Amino acid sequence: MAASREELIKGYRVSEILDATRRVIGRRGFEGATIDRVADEAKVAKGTIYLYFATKEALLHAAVTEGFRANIAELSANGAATENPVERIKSIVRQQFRQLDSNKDFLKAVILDSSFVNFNAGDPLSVELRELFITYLDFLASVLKEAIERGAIRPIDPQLGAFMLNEMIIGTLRRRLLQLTDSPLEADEEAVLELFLKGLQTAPCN
Amino acid sequence: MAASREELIKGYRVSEILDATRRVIGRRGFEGATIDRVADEAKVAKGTIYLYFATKEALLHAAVTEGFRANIAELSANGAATENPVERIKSIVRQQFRQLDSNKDFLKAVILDSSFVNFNAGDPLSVELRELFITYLDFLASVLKEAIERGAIRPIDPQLGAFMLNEMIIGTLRRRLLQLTDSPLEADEEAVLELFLKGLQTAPCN
Amino acid sequence: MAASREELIKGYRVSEILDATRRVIGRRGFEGATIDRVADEAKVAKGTIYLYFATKEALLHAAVTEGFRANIAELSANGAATENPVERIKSIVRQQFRQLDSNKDFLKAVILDSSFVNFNAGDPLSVELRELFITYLDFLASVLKEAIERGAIRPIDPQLGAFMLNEMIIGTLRRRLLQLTDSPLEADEEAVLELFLKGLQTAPCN
Amino acid sequence: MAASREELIKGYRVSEILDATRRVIGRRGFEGATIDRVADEAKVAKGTIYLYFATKEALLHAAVTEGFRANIAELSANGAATENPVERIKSIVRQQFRQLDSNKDFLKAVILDSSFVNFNAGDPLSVELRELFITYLDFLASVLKEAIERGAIRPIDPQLGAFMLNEMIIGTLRRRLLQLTDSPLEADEEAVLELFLKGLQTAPCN
DNA sequence: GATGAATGAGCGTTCATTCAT
DNA sequence: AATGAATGAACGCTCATTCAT
Repeated sequence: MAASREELIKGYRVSEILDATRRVIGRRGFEGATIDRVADEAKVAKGTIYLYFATKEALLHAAVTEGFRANIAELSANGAATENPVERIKSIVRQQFRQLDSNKDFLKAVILDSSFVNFNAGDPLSVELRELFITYLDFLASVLKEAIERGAIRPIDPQLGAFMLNEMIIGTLRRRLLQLTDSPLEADEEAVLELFLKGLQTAPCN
Repeated sequence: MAASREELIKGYRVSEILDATRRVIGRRGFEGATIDRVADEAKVAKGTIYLYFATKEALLHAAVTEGFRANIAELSANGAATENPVERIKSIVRQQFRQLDSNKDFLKAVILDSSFVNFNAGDPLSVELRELFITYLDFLASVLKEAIERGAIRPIDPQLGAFMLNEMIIGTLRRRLLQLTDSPLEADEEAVLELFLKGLQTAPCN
Repeated sequence: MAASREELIKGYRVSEILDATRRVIGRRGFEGATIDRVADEAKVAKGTIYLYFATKEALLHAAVTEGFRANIAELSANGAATENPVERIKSIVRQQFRQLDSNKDFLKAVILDSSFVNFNAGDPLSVELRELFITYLDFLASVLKEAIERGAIRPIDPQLGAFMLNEMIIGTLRRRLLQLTDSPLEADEEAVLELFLKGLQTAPCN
Repeated sequence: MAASREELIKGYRVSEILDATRRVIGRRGFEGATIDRVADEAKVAKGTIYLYFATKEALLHAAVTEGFRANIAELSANGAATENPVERIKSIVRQQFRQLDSNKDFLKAVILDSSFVNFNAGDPLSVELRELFITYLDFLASVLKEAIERGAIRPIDPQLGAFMLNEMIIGTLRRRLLQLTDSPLEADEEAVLELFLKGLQTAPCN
C-alpha cells in the first residue's frame, strides 16, 4: 500500500503540472491554455508534459476533472444527515459558494466555457467528465429527495431540482464575474436560497 | 438619414456574412468557425470579410450580438401590458423557450461556449455584448417589477430575479443538450415556471 | 481548352515547388526533405505549399511521380518500331542511361531510397506510384515481347525480363554512386547490354 | 587476447541490443526504428544503449553491418572449390536466396531502404558499410574469376559481374516485396540464373 | 554500470491577416 | 469594392540525447 519513492515523485510532478494547468486556464482561458504556457508555468520542458499526459486534451480534462472531483468530495463530506433537511440544503449551498469563490480564476474559466463540459458521446474524456457531473447532481438530488420524503419541500423531480439549484449557484457567480452586481456574496447566497426555496409568487394560502 | 444605395448594399453584404457566420457557428461551434469557412458559406472571398470586419473576433461578436438583439426585439414585442402579470411572465418564458429551440444549432454553440459572453472590461466588443445582455435583463426585470408593484409576486431584487430566470431557462436547455433528461420541452417549461414562481419549500400559510 | 491566366500561374507555382522539392530531395535525401527546406528552396512561405499540396507526403509523391512520369514519356516517345528489335532494346537502354545521368541528384535519392517506391496497399499515393512503375515495366516488357516474337531473343517471361533489365540499369548507376567503378558511363552501358543480352556462360553451340 | 569477464558481458549486451535493433527494423522499418522501441525490445533502459553506441545512427549502422557480415561469413563458408565453377555459382545464388528469405523482415527493410547503404565519403559509418559491401562483392568476383579462368564463363569484368549478380538477386526479392509477381521463389531463382548465365539473346553459334 | 525522467530542437500543419491585382 | 494567393507565427507533438541518481 505504501507508495514508493518514485510514485511520490511522479504524483508530485503530476500535481505540479495540473496546478500549473489550472493556473494557466484561470489566467488565459481554455482557448489560451497552450502546452507551451503550461510548461512555462510548471517550470518544466514541453516534452515533460507528454511523459504524464498523452495529449493536450487529456491534460486539460485531468486538470478540470481533478478540480471538480475535489469540489464534490469536499461537499459530500459536509452535513450530518441528522440536520433539518432545509438547513442541510442551505448549508450545502453556502459551502458551495465558499468553495467556488476561493478558486475564482480557474472556476471562472470552467463556468464561462461550459463547452468543455459538453457531451460528446464518442469521446471517453467527455464521458468521464459528464459522469462526474452526474455524480455531483446525484448527490444534490439525494439531499433534495430526503427533504421531499420528510415533507420539507414540495415533491418535484429531484434531478431537475438539483440541476436548477446548481444553475442558480453557478449563475450567481457568473453574475458576479460579469460585474452585474456589487452586493456582497452573502447577500447573493441568501437571495438564491430564498428564491430557490420560496419561489417568487406571493403564496395564496393553499 | 436616408440610406444611400451603397449603404443598402453594404448592409446586405454584412447581414449575408453574419448569417453565414451564425450558420457556421451552429454547424462547427466557435472553435470550428474559421474565416475560410465563413467565407465559403457566405459565398464571398476571404478578403471581403475584412472589408466589413476588422478582425475575426469582431465578426464573431457582431454575429452573436445581432442574433441576440433579434431575440430581444422579438421578445420585447410580445405581451400586451394589460395582461395578468403572472401570465405575462409565463408567456414570456414560453416564448423564450420557443425562440431558443428554433435556433437550436447556433444557440447551442452560444449556450455551451458562454466564455464568449465573458466580460473583459478592456475589450469594447465584450462591453457591447454585456450591455446588450443588460438590456435584455432590464426588460425581464421591468416585467418582474411590474408584477411586484401589482402585488403578484414577492418583492425581490428584480435584477436578480431576471438574471435567475434567464439562468433557469438557459440551464434547462443546457440540460437537454447534455442529454440529462428526455422529458418533452413543454414539461421542462412548466417545471421551470413552477419552480421559479413557487419555489421548493412547502408553504406555511403566511 | 486554353488555360486561363490563373491556371498558368498556378501551374508555374506548382512546378516551382515541385522543382524545389526535387532539388531538396537531391541534396538532403528523402529523410532531409522537410517542408521548411522546400519552402526556403522555392522561396515561398511554408503555408504556400499547403495551398497546392494537402500534406508533405502528397508533395513528395507528386515530385517523384512527376519526375518519373516525364522519364517514361520521354522513353516511350523513343524508338521507331521498325528497328531491329535488339537494336531497339539497346537504344532504349542507352537513352535511359542518358536520362538518369542528367538528373543525378534527385534520382540518386530515389534510387537509393526505394522504400519510397514501397508498396502499401492501403495508401492511394503509393498505389499510384506503383502503377506508374508498372506502366514503365509494361513498356519495357512490350519491347521485349516483340523481340521474342520476332525470334530476336530467347522466350522468357517479358515481365521478369523487364524488371531485371531495369534493375541492371539502376544497379549500374548505383554502382557509380557508390564509387565502386571509375569506368566511363559508356563502357558500363555496353557491359550491361552485353550481359543482359548474352549472359555470362560460354555458349555451347545449342 | 583473452576476453575478460567484463568484455564478455559487454559483448553479450551489445549483441542483445543489436538483435533487438534488427527486430525493430524488421517490424517497423528504418523510419520506425526509435531508440525507445529498441530499448523496449532489448529490455534495457534507453540510456544503456548510449553506453554502447554514441548515436542512433551508429546503432543502426552496427546492426546493419553485423547482419551483413553474418550473411557474408555464412556465404563464404559455403562451397568447396573443387566443384564445377558454374555449379558453384548456382549454389551460391541459391544459398543467398535462402538466407535472404529467412531474414525476411529485417532484410525487407534494408532492401527497400537502400539509402542506408548510401555512400557518403565523409561519414566513417558509411565508409565501413561500403567496405563490407566490397568484401562481399570481392568474394562473388573471386568465384566468377575462377570460373572465367577455367573457361566456364565468358571473360567479363568480375567486379561488374559480381555487382550485377547481386543486383539481380536483390532485385528479385524486391520484385516479390512489391508484389509484382506471384511465382514461387524457386522459379525466380532459376530464372535469374538462366538470365545471368545465358543472357537473353538467341545465340548464333559462335 | 544502469537507469529513465527530463530536455528542447524540430517537425508537419493550421489559419488569421495582408495586399497586389 | 472584391478577390484569393501568399504569408508566417503559432500550435500540438515526437524523439534523440543527456545526466542526476
